[in-house]
Amino acid sequence: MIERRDVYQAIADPTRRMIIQKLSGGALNIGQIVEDSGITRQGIAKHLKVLNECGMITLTQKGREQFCEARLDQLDEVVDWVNKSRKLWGQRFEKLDKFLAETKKL
Amino acid sequence: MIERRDVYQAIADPTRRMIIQKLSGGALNIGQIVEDSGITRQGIAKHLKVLNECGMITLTQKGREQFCEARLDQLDEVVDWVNKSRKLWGQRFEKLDKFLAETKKL
DNA sequence: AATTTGTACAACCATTTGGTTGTGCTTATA
DNA sequence: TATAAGCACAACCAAATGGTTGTACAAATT
Repeated sequence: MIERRDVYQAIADPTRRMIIQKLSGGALNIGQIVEDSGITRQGIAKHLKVLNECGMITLTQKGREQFCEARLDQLDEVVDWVNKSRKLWGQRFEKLDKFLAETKKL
Repeated sequence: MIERRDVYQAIADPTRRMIIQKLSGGALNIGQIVEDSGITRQGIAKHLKVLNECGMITLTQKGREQFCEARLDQLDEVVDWVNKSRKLWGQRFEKLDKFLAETKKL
């Protein structure tokens, strides 16, 4: 199993989606992300590490605090993939017809 | 770790995305999905099990063959979530301003 | 009836995941 | 200068992940 670090992996986990949602309002430090999250700071830190490796967040040191900012443009890739998949949706009917015609022959 | 079975999990794996792409052209049996996939039938079967549990595919027995059909409408949830996240994008600037104003004070 | 095709099920494996606790370091604040 | 706040790093854990091989069975085909 290769450690996959992409946008799909980033949004696969509900906690990470929650983090992204929180950050969509603007930059936050780790403490603010932990707030009401229900999990420990270290747990959050691990998710932030993953999100960072996925290129979903940018980290900025400011004194003793570290601010996280979401790179929401990365989500475009997901939407693009979904649209690409659904684009073929139109073609499926002719293929289905073809398939039914073939099975009818047997 | 709870076994999460949702659309996000479904599209998290590249092999599963490949399967969905293949199925977006219409229903296929397992053998056709295995073709040129580079992994074993059993490996594919495991992914199909996951996709089924995620509600991403429908399985139909036809004689000794089993046909898979993608439920592409499930992908709407992902797009909805992404749009919801990006919608807040507009609000981030005022929050960022506020944040910068606060840090300037210190 | 024998063979091939399509599939299912189980066991096994290394790695990843998603958390936890514990320790210690640095930077503000009283 | 204490003390508190914010964070990093490491070790540990059970469970999930993403594969593999091996076996067996049902349905077509010859």
